[in-house]
Amino acid sequence: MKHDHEGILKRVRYDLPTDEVLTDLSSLFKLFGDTTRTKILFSLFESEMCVCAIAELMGMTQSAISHQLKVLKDANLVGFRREGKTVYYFLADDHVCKIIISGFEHLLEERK
Amino acid sequence: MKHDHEGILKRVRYDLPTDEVLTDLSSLFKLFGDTTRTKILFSLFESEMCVCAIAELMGMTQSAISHQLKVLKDANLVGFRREGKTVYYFLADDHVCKIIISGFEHLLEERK
DNA sequence: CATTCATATGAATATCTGTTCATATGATAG
DNA sequence: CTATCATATGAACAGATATTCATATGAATG
Repeated sequence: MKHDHEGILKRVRYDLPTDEVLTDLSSLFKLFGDTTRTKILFSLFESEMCVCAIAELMGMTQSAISHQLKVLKDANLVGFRREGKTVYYFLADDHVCKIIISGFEHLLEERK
Repeated sequence: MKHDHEGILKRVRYDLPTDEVLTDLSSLFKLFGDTTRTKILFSLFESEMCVCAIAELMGMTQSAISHQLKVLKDANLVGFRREGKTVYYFLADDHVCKIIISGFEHLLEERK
């Protein structure tokens, strides 16, 4: 690191969010960084669903889905309501949609 | 999976993107799902930078940064230009910004 | 052309992550 | 209260991922 770039560093450091914010941000994106979770979120985009419906839709174990729903729930990306034995999950708010859509638009752009 | 939900499944299946698209989408988000990469992208948001400046900024090895830049480069999130011995990296397009910002807005909302 | 600087890359390692399996919880029906 | 259905959860395992270390490449300089 012999050549100088203190000027730039100073400016960038000034504008850079805190490590805490950056960590939170990447933790958020990490949630979308798994096909199973993305697919779950996309499904809920359309309609609330019970755990076993999601499992059937995705051709996966109820357990696997349940684990992932826990992850999404802990991050407040989904909510749920109980109806008898069945638990229905739904998208918590439409920021989720916006984030996914912003990624989607990038993909579409890439493919032009 | 004893109770019925074929109606919902049919509808959701119809609207769900293909597995290929879902995989691409989560691969994209996975790129933002790491603090080091998010921080790099944020830095470049402000200004193009050479590898060793980024390394210094982040208090990390040149090698570690270089590996991550390769990941971002392979995904076309960053571009680079060479100037003598130095290589400058910059954001490839502003979809990157939009994606990060959409995540950012979610965080801000969460903290209200 | 030998040396130095800036960056890239391959292999190894340690950590993290997602799924599976077995089992637990919690609700309803009989 | 027992059986069954729907879901949750803990432990274990396999695969993915990020960093480190050593080394390679490639450009400029004398």
